Amino acid sequence: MSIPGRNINPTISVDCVIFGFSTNQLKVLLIERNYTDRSGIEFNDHKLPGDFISIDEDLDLAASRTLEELTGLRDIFLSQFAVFGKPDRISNQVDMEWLLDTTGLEIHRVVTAAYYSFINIGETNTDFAIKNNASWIDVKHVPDLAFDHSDIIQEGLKHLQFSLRSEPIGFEMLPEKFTIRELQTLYEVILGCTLDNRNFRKKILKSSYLVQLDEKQTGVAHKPAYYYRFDRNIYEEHKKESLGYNF
Amino acid sequence: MSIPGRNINPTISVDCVIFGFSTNQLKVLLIERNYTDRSGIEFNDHKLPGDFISIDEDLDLAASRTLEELTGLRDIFLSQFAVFGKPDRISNQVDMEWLLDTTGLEIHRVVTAAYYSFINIGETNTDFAIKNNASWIDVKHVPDLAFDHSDIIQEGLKHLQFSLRSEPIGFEMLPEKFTIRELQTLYEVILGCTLDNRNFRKKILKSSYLVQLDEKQTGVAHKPAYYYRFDRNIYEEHKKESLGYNF
DNA sequence: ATAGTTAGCGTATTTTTGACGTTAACTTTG
DNA sequence: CAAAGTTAACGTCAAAAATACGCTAACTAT
Repeated sequence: MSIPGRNINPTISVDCVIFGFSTNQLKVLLIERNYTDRSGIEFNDHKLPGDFISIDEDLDLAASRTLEELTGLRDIFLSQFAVFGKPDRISNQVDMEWLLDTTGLEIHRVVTAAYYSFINIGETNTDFAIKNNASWIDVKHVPDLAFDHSDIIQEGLKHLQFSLRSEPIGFEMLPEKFTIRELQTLYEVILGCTLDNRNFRKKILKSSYLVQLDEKQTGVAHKPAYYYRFDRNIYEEHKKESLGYNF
Repeated sequence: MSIPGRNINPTISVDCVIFGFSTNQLKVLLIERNYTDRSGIEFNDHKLPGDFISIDEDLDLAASRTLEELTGLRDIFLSQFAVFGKPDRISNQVDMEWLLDTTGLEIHRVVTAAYYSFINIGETNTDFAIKNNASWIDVKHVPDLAFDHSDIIQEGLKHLQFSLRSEPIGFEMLPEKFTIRELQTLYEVILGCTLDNRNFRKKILKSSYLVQLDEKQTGVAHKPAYYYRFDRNIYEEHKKESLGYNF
């Protein structure tokens, strides 16, 4: 996975937890790890997109670089949310052998900076993912992962939940046009609760940055819902205003 | 500062931002750095308590160890809040020489995991601090610090502010017995705003874990206030209850 | 035509917030 | 020793936000 000959710092890595939303499920982007050990036994499992940093490489940039190299995703806004540095993070035999195989180094201990982001799983992103052996997996059914990557996802989810409660980020995970119901389902899936649709609608529509379109759903077996879009400009302006009020 | 002969990982360090409250000021615990360079010039400045981790040392434990070694403070609950890893963190000439001098290594790049905590500046803690060349400095008047430690303090302050809004942690920074006014001043200083004392009282006293004592202030030139104490048991129980309700 | 479904509007009640009035109890000052 | 100054501690009131629901509209499937 590391570019051969790159001058890596084998004690520090970055890992990216990328969340997406499709078919009413919260998904996370994982890449396949295929490895055949010395005795010829094949291992197939998943890991987060991540890599060692280069010597003198900025952590944030390393995260972006790694994500692009492994999944093809570019220009994703990544936020660092935690560091994982337990000495026994790398205790699994397969993990250790895999590190030796891909880096040529005997590595016992890596401190990793974890980043997260949330994007719309559009057709483009799906294509990238398929090309690069990356895939979107339902957070509720994530299989056993390499290293402590399951823990990292769980921590990332907590940060996602917190962000969702404090900022309008749900739109980032939906297509340009979406219905209020889709938005509500996204909130319910991420927060793990059910919400009253009437109250949700009232609250969310108070936000001026939610703009109703002229277009309605078609072909649904019930009253068709209006589509909405998120107006980033209105949001940015509104944000400036409200900042002035807080003390 | 590092124990000579200790097997250190010179790419990863920990730093501790310890907040305290006294004489109506939010303070942070800093240690003196005295250093004479090759040409005999003396430098005296301050830095956060922090150190490189040992090979195979857990980050959390490294933070606790470092804090105790440098300030004498034991059993402090430390929370990791961010990682600082810009490649140019160590760009200052003095910082580089100091690293060379204390570690014997040419170090260009260190990723540091930052931890924070908040404690009551009691007599014991003050003693420790004096013994170990550590001192409590008003956050508003922190001098120029080593490395990017000023940035680390600012980030730590943000996390402190956030914690204060979401959990009852103010009590940790006050003596056993305190008045509502002292608590309010602590909130005001940390949040950087003024609060209406009547509304503050109402809100804070709704918390069942604030227990009024029979004792009053004496010797004050106004109506003496009752002392209160924080009942950790009641808080823990109340926390369990409210956890059940939130979805 | 009717049943089933979700959209989208509204209402009524309780809770929380924020602004502010007032008396009580102490020390300091003239 | 009375008056002035200060903060404590209680209370009021109106506005805003949260919560629990009722109800009709508009579509498809049967």
